[in-house]
Amino acid sequence: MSDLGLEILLAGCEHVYSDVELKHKLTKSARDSRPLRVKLGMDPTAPDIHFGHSVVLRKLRQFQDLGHKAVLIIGDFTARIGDPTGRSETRRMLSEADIRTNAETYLAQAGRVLDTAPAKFEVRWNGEWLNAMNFADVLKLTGRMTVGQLLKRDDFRKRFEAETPIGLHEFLYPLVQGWDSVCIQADVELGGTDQMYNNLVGRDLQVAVGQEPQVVMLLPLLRGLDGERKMSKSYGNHVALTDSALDMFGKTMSIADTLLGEWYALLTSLQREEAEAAIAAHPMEAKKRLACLVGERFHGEAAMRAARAEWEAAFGAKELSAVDVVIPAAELADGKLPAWKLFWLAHEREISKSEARRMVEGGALEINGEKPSDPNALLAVRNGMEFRAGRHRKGERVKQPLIGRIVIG
RNA sequence: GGGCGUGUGCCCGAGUGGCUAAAGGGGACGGGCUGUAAACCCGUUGGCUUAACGCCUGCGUAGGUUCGAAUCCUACCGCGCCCA
Repeated sequence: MSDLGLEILLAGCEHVYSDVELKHKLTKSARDSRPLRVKLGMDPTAPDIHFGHSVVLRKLRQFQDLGHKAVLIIGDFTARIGDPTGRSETRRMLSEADIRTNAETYLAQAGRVLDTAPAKFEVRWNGEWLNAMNFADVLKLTGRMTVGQLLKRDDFRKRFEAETPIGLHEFLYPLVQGWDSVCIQADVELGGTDQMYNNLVGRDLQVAVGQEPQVVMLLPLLRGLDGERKMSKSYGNHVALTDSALDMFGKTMSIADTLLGEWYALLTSLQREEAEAAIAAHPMEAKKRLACLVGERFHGEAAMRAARAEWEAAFGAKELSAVDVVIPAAELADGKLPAWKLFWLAHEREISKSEARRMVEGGALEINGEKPSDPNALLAVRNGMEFRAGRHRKGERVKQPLIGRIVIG
């Protein structure tokens, strides 16, 4: 390979600082047979990682496949500060126990995308060097940056101008994060475009201590199921790496059409022209294909084919599998019970009784081909009867009619 | 340390003594339509119950004034601004 993988590595990146430096590092790496150390930092602030993270993880995997070393930084220390990126307000601090359990699941999930062979994979917790710093060390570090430089950063500046509070600890975050790069001697750092500022600080700090600066490669942020905001657990618009094959397929099917091109580009290795042609030809087919492709890495091709078949059977034919709804015999009078109660039981009593009434009034209950709009209507029920009770509430944005089958118990 | 503001339901935001479970918007939810997409239309959006124009909870927290408070008073807390 004459370009040492440069083309593959640059593909899909939003910005690279800089490609010339990357080329140089690749050349030197090949010459000296020294793998590049490619840093990816993850703050274990939430228990799941999702497709959004996998965009960057895929890029990291490409480096590994070219013989380089992935250095995954678990930000156990920085998670306690909280990355202020994109936040309009101060983020709460997490407890150490939370951070630890989150980190464990992160590692397990990242391993689904990355090559975890020891020669190509290194995990470091940044508490390792950050906990060891004393106050003098901290002051020395902070002395390397000015308030003005920090305020150049968009979100800080906006918050400052909007007069919303900025914790001093948040101000320090970019420095701390950048210090990681110094400590592990990163050759390359990957991140989402929202990490531009943080990652570039790493370059500055490396130069300040006499290291060759890392190349910063920024990947576009994947937008979530809503087609608006970046994919994030806290927005509830994510597909988790731990989701079942059927969930991955189903959730992907629920994305907006406008997102198709973006998802193809960021989550699959299909050529752009081919993806665009498929989308133009038949959006739904293209989406089904996408839904299979994105899940294959985690569940395998066969499982995704099965998921597709199951999905098509369920939604294509409009025949949904029914859920057993147990009705305690004590609730029945003369074999009847009020409409709202049936609805309420179907939703496992997780909605309020008032809400169940409202839903019935809104026509969400369908039984015997009728839609009783009176919540108090008494319905005669018997074992095995099927009815529809609005939609499943669980499973994020995946709207699915809830079909219940009565079981008197 | 001093002065002045501000704090409303999931979010934003009206509301300065009774007609306010609280305008309006967003979001969310339910229905229609559909490709579990988008767009659009309708409805709902604190809880409980004997379902009743019944009860409880509710406008930062705790008290107080009043027949009656989100609305007035006091203290406290959070946030912000100005002065030192």
